[in-house]
Amino acid sequence: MSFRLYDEQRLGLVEFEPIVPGEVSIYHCGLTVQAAPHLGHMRKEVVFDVLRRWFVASGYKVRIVSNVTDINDKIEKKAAEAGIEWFELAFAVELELHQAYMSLGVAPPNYQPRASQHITEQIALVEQIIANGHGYAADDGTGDVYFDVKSWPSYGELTHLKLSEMRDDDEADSRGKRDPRDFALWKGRKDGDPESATWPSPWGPGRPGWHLECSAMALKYLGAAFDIHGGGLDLRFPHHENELAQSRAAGHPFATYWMHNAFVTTGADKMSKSLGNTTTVGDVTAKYPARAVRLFLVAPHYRSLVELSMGEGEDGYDSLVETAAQLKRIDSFLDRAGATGPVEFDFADLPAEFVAAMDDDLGTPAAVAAIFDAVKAGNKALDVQDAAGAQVALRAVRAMLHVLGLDPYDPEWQQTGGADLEPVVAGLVPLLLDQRSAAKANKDWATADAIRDRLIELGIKIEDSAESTKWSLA
RNA sequence: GGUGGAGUGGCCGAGAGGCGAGGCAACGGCCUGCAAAGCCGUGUACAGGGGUUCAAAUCCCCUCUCCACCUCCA
Repeated sequence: MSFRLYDEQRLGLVEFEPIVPGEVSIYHCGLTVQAAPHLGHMRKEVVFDVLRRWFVASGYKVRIVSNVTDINDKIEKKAAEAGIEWFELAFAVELELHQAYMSLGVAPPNYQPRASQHITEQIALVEQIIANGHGYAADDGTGDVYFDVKSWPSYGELTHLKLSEMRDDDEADSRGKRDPRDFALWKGRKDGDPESATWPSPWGPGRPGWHLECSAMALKYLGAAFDIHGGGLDLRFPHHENELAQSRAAGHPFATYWMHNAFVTTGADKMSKSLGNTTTVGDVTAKYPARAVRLFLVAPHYRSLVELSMGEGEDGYDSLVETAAQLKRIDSFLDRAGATGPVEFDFADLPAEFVAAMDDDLGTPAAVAAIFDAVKAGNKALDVQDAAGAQVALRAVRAMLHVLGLDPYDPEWQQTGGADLEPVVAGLVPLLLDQRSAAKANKDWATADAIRDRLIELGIKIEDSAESTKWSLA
């Protein structure tokens, strides 16, 4: 295959060439575990999950590492307010993140390192940067260590910002920095920092800087050079710029490609905790099928904004109502074509348009369109009793759904619990449908319709055809 | 001030010089006892103003509006 992706550094589409043929290594910046993940966070997870699935489908061996940032002032502050330890809050949120993965059919990364457990590596990285002449310990007694931005001429190479043109606020707290834009590699202990979040270092007790954490963990688990570094658009600067600078300054090639996903917006504003316009996964999956939520995040291109539009009605989100309708169209074809149980994925079942779309920088919009094309073709085949044609379409649809993580029969969507009621329902519904058939035979439409209406009310979908009546749980 | 983006039909959302992505909604038709589902058909949209071209939503110029980042942020 030839996969092309938009590289944020080169600002254009480039051919993907892995460092090791047949293998892909990906790092994407994970959550600062201070509060429940919202839909914006999950968009990133879903995007990289789809990327992973596409690479796997294409025959690559994939390794994805995504960190958890658990050393952070906000975490400590919130934990203190709640009367618990910072690590308790961090862990609780980490568990919520995993819950969110599960509910949206996202496979967790292959490894998820925590910043707090990689202090040794981070100190070693700082030492290397200092040894190479690009970092220095502040001489103001704070114990801070900074990256010397001016010593690194290519600083700004990722985001094309020039030091001279960056807004430098005059309040530039000097804090022992040589240049206001120098950023912290290591932070000396401050009053109020918990003992349990303080580590000894050659520069005195303290903690690592945020940017450094990701570099250290990416380098440790993916090696000095790896393929793709990803994250949300808001991390481009300063986080990724700094990561790149410090990693290269330490002597490592670091990532070849940089990918950033765009935001989920509400009312055109970026969803974020600071704006307080956050919608959590739980908020939304309580009202809409989780697969519809996933489709909502998958269908637009990852570099476009997705607007979570609010409806007027009590339903909440127009955009999700619509996505749920789209999914219903796909599912009802699956149903009609007689899909049952999981099916083994075969790349050959994927239509060429789908493959081309995915290879073109993860073109999910065109990929989803290909699904609807196949659904239509399958429905047509069904209408004319072309069983073979319908099966071809069914295989295509399911293969495509599988790649996007949306096949309802794949294990990640198999519900647990409530299973013991299924046989009861499966017995009762036909009983009622028999009565309805009898009424229909007598042209007693009133009774027939009453039974149908009642079943629909209970969430059971009824479809009459010439010879039989099909039902399913809506 | 710098950097990177966006403005598309009733709505969501692609595309990126020439044949109207796809979906939702709406309307008409077929099918059906009626529905549902499905199928067929119906829309001349690309912020505004200039220009280039046989041809522009797509290229060039100008204008307007919006967003993100430059501070913790997916």
